[in-house]
Amino acid sequence: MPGSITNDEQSLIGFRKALLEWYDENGRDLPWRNHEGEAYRVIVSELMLVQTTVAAVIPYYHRFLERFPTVTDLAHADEADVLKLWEGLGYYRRARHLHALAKAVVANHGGQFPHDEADLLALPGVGRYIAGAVRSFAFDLPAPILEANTIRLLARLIGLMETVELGTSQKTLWAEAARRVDPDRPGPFNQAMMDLGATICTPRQPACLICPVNKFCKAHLGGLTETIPLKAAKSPLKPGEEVSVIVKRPTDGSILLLKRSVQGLWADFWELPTFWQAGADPAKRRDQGFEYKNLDDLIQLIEALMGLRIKPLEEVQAKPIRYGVTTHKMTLNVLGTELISENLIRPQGFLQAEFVAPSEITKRTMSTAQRKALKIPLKG
DNA sequence: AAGTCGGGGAC
DNA sequence: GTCCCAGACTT
Repeated sequence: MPGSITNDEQSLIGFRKALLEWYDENGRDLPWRNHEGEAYRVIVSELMLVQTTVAAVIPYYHRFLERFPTVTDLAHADEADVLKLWEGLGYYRRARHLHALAKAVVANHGGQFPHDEADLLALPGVGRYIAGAVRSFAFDLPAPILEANTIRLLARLIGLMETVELGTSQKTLWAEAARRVDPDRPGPFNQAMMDLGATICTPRQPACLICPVNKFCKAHLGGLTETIPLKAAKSPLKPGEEVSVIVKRPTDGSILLLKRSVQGLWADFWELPTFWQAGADPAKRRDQGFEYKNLDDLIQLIEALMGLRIKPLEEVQAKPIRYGVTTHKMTLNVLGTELISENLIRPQGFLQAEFVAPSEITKRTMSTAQRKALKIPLKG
């Protein structure tokens, strides 16, 4: 019968209408929105927002756009200047990706962002989500997105009873995202899904009573909003197998830091001299480094590598601090020493070795984990 | 499929 | 303290 629609289609139309009406009244006003066709702004914000909260990104976004207003400006920038604007935001690989991406857009696409999904996916740092974000937000194309907010929202809407990390779940959720996109307003629809997830369909205690789509939500109707989305079990915390050393110069209170190489983890950052226990599981060793057998061996190693004479002050902390990021498997022990004399040399594999005054150490200087180990408050 | 990559904010 | 955040990439 021509013109007839099924109940599913009718329900879908009602869902889109309720969501978009809510969004038009209650959507977040974010600085990278409402700039029609400016894919560059979308890309900058999306790269900054990877596993990073909106509130943390906003000041960085403004500084970045002010310094590099267009993709061409960014393409012609020095990488050091790009990284400088990223300092403190974390995941520094994203900054290098964004810089390389700008160069590719200028070199391969004449400075205009491609609309084609495959072309976008070929750009560094762009995966399925960001490609969909650019296509829907900047070009208003009916492309699906799937990210933290919409994973939670969609999982609750459909009553997904599998852990969301599973490949089968991901496939289901992507299909659901694609099926639901409003063909007339894909960009606003996708942003509405994210805003609803961020402000109403929150991880804990979602505000279902004021949710515009609660009558479409299987989790809400089934009393399952606290159990969906199901999460995979976390891997346990393992004991630390690395030790960092605080060598403080008594004359001025400055602390020995090493500047890491320009590649790999913490590239170009300063850190405390860090050593691995001999026999530590190689799989847990995140990078190369110095290896020691016991405390006496460690002291001799430090003296030989760094040109110091030192005396250990305190044993490795009984309760190591947490170290590492997402997996949280590593811990960092800290050893204090007394400096007897110095003829400082740069150890192999490091760019520099210096005694640095605590007042000079900021989040731009070294990682938060090590700064906390030093008990150095941040001055600004 | 699992591991890697940082840091801050909410609770 | 724990949990979570506009994911992408490598192995």
